[in-house]
Amino acid sequence: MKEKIAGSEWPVMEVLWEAPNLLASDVIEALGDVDWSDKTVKTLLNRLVKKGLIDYTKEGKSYRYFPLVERAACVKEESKAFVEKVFGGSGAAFLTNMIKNERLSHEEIDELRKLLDEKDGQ
Amino acid sequence: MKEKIAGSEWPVMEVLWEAPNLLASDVIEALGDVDWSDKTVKTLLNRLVKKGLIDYTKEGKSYRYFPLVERAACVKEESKAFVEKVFGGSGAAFLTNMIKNERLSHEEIDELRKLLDEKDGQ
DNA sequence: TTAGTTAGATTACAAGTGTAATCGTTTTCG
DNA sequence: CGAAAACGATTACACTTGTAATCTAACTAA
Repeated sequence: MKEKIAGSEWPVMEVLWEAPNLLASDVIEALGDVDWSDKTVKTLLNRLVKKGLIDYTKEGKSYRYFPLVERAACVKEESKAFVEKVFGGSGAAFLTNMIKNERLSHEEIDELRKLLDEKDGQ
Repeated sequence: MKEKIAGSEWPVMEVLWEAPNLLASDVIEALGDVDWSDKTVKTLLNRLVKKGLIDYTKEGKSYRYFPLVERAACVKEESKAFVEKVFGGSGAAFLTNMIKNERLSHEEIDELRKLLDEKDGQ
């Protein structure tokens, strides 16, 4: 079982999922809006490597980082843990709650309905 | 803004939401399946009091604990933080993903469809 | 060649968490 | 009465996380 992605590690993973094989400096740049010290980003990269969630290839004196785990899988795991914690594992209960609380546009609602239809057909 | 409910504190909150005004011993009993030391449960109760998430009334030498925050509100907050972290804040993206991944029964799907219809009507 | 820059490695450090154990006091059972 | 039980209060303690700073080796520009 892979280790968990910590809160502040998520944005870093997102960057690498979006564009694998970045130098630390690229990652730092891509995270410009997050307003962290470059040191912080490097710490996070290190931790992710230690956790076995990303790895790198050497390029001269620097590294190119890439993810070792798929976003979809991580999202799934996180979602599961979350639903487990807050809804006792009932995905349906969770969906119900979300739908009730979320602000959704007509289009979004339509999309979701379609998804449900497809699912029902299976 | 209230403080965050930590992972191991959730089950305790659940118990108190389910049945407010329990003695520590009741909470411990209700958490039988979790297999924690009674000391652990007491620690969690203390922390929740300190966080202002629960309070108690004295009864002889013991306390009766009750929640100060509503489950619905906490669930909402947690959900929001979660969607923020994993889906960049897009509730729709999250719902899409969940529906795709969850195993849902016909009935559940039907329920959700109804919910969407209602929502659309608003 | 030497000082500044740059990359990664190592170290820092407090707050939060998971998971209890110990202490002190009161109550109760024998 | 005296020991055990039951409560809450206090203390423990390692691990994770957020958020860097410092160290060291290499490279680069003057």
